[in-house]
Amino acid sequence: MSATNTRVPPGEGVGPAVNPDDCPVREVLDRIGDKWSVLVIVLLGRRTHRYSELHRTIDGISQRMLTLTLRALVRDGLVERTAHASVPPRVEYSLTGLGRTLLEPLTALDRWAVEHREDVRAARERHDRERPGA
Amino acid sequence: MSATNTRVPPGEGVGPAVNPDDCPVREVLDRIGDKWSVLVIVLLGRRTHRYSELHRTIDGISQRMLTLTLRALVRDGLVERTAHASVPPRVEYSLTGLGRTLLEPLTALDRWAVEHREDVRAARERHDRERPGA
DNA sequence: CAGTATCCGAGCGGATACTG
DNA sequence: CAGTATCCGCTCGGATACTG
Repeated sequence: MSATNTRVPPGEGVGPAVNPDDCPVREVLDRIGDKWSVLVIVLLGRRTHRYSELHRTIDGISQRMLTLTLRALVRDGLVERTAHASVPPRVEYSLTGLGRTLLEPLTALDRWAVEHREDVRAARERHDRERPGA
Repeated sequence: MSATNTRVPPGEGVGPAVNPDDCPVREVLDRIGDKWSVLVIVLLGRRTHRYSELHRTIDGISQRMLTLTLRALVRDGLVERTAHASVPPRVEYSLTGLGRTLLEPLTALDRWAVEHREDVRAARERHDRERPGA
C-alpha cells in the first residue's frame, strides 16, 4: 500500500512524502468512510432496497443523511437509482457492478474487525488502566 | 458483511435493523477512517519511524493531529511507542502484531482503489455532465 | 526532538417542517 | 412514498505559540 506519488514495493524504501490527497486508500475512505455509506452498501449488497426500506432498516439515519449518502454513492457509480413512475412513487436502489466489486475488500475489513475487535477492546482497556488520567 | 446484531449469511435475509454502533466494519472505520490514521499505519508498515520522520513524511499533517492520531493508535494496540531516554529525546513508533494484521485488509482496499479509481472518476464525470446544476 | 496548550473556523450530521 | 429546505450544535482538524 502506498501513496500514488511514492509507489514502492511493500516494505521497501525510505518514502519521500505521502500526501493524503493522492493516496488511493484514503480516496476510498473519503467516499465511504463516513457514518452511513458502508451500511447502505452492505444492505444493497444483500438485495435491492426501496428508499423507505433503507430508512427503516438503518437504525438512526435521518432522511437528510440517507438522501445525501445515496446521492453520493450514485454519483460515484456505486449505486443505481431506479424510479418507477407510479402512484405512490416507488424508488429502488441497488448496487452497480462497480459497487459489487467493493463488497470484497469491505468483507475483508469486516472479517478483520470481527476477528480483532476483542483485541482492540482489551488493548484499550489495558491502556486506560495504566494511564488513569485523561 | 453484516451488523453483529443481525449476522446473516451473505445475500440472505430481510435484515431487521442495522445499527451503526454495532457493526464491525463501521467500528474499524471509526478508528482508522479519519484523515490521517491510514497514512500513519501504512508508513509504519514499511518500517519504524520517529515522530519527526512521520511529521516530515506525511504531507500537511499538523503536530497536533499527528500526536492525537498516534495516541489513538497506541491506545487501540495497533501502534507501539518506544521512548529512548537520551538527549535529545528519541521516540520511535512501530506497528504491533495486531497492527500488522490490519495491513492485509487495508491492502485489499488499496488494490480496489487503484483498480477502480478511474471508474469512479468516470462515473462521477458522466453524472455531473447529465446533471449540470449543483 | 517531541511534544502540549489554546483558539477558532468549516462542515458533518441531527431535528424539524414542508412538498410533488 | 420519496424526497427538500432550513436551522443549528458539535466535533474535526488547522494555525500558532509555548515547553520538558
